[in-house]
Amino acid sequence: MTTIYDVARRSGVSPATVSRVLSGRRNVDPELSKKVRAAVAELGYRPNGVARNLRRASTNLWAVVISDIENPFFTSLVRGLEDVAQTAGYSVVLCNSDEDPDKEAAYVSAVLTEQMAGVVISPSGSADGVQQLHDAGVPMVVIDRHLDGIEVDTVLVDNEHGAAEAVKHLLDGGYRRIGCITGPRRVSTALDRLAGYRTALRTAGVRFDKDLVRHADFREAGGYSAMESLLELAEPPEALFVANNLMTVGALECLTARGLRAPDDIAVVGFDDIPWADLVVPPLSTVAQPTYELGRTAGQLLKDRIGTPGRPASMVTLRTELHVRGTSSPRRSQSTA
Amino acid sequence: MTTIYDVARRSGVSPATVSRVLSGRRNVDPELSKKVRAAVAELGYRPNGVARNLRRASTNLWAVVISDIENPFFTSLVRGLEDVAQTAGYSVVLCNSDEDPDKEAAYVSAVLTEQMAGVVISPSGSADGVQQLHDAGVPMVVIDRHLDGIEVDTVLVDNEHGAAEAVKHLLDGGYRRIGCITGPRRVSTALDRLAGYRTALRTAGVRFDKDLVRHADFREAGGYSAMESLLELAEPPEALFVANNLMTVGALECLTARGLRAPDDIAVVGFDDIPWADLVVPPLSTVAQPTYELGRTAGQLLKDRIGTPGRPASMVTLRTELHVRGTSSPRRSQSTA
DNA sequence: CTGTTAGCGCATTCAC
DNA sequence: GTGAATGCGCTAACAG
Repeated sequence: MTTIYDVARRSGVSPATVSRVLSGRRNVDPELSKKVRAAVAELGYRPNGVARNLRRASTNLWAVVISDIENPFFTSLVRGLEDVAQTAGYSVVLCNSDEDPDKEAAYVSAVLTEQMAGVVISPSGSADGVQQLHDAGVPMVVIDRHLDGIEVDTVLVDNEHGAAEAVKHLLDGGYRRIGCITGPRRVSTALDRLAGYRTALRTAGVRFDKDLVRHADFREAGGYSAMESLLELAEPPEALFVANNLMTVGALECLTARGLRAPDDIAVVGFDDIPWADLVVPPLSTVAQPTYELGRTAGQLLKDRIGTPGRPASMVTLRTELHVRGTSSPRRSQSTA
Repeated sequence: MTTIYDVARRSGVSPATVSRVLSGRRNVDPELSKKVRAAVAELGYRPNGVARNLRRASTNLWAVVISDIENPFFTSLVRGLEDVAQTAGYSVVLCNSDEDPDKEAAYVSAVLTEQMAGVVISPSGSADGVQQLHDAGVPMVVIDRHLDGIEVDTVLVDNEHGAAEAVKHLLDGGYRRIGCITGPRRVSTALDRLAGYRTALRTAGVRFDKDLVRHADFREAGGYSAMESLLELAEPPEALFVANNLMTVGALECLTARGLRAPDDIAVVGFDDIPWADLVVPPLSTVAQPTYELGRTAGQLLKDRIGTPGRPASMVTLRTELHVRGTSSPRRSQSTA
């Protein structure tokens, strides 16, 4: 391996000068600089990043800890983050926690031992990992879910408002008996979206009926069985609000399997888009989140946090957007209330 | 920061012994080992991975260089890779090349300077990056596309066969005038799938008509405009084979926009599944690739390559699977040939 | 089985 | 504006 010493010898300067030329952080005689660059080219020298990392006591890696890259929500988010990272000279390390606290802890540990420069994390339930990173002073942005009691930069969407808007839309369509499939109780987004559901009902003067609510696991299978369970009710719901994309798909698949269709048999609105929601027939109504933008914003915040460690934590809330498509068409039997 | 020396002092042994205890690579007196572990716990010591990397002259990072994580094909592949990496103690660095040789080169450079332990790459056209990594002796697996003339582990699917099967299926359905939207000429998968299309036509004794072929960019917009262009023909095709998932979506969207439907107006089979292809109505016929498995296999090969650098390069070909769904139903006007 | 020693490659003092 | 010297924290020789 050719080192900075080889370059120094070849160009007749000291290693320190080579370092200065290459980092460009200090004035160097243009004459020497030219010689150094020539030597670098001749030798095909490439700085050793690992040595630099050790010396500088930090790397140019960002970790993104999410539950599953196969969920299009996270995919797009990661894409937004990576674009910022790339521009700022960082690389993104992908960490699938699968909502498993142990896996999350393993990645948090890796962040610490590998001295990564920053973390973007969607915490899986417990706050332990975030707390540990916070205590260690690792620059961090929490995304998608909020953690109370820890001063940390956070990027969210207006979950409660978005959910309420979706449910209001169903109410406006003449539906009264509206079911809700939401996520696990330990995840803030599940709770916030459920809260929005309740808010919309209350505002419309419709009684909340807990028999119409299911907590599932934010996965396809969970949505499927929650749907099954709702259909088994003596009086199944006329409409349904589902709190994330994968569960919506599961619910729709359950309907298809039973020969039922949205919106004729049951109207459906899902939180978070799925790719090509308009190719589904009828097209799926959704509360769209600005997923790419979430990642981009998180990246920006992380960059700022690294640049200015002392500044107070900020909380950014992005707006969702209700996309009314076919699965939530108004009732035909009975006009709007 | 607490170092290995602090632990050594605290437990009354040498730093070397601490290192041995922690790496577990060497026998150490259980008594001392216990003392060391106690000291580690008391001090909250955490090894410095960067220093270890410098000393060992290698990291535990794998780079995965793909064109776009937002394409579900790559998403799933990355997921498979990450699962293997995680198990083997590696972390995956995500590198979106966007089919841009400059971006790819930048990531290749990062792999080299950061001394990453291995690379999984889907080369974007040119072989320069792969050649450079190969020359530098970086363990590597090429995925999805083949590069001739470089001895390198490769994981592919049977592109030509899969495409031929799809087109044969259309021919069996009574379609004769079959169009093809494939990818850029510099990408092997585009060529191989086009070759499969021609093979199937030849086998069935149907004349190849180059006016029915379009080369697009493997993206949604490309599929859309290629579809437009095919529809402008004096005699548009009765059926269509599209060589990747995003272009298939684009083509379908073009059809929808013009009030046309598959398979009534034009039958469609796409290469590579899209998520929830069965929620599209009618459900989309596809040549499904084992995407997760591709990533898993690549990970396995990379692990083996790192373990046994000398062994000859292997080429693994996985099978595709034709999923016949609604968009490719047989012609109604005219029976099977 | 354990301790001493050296050095991975670089960036940063500190003198000049 | 430049060079010499030092040490980041660890592990691998080597000697005992």
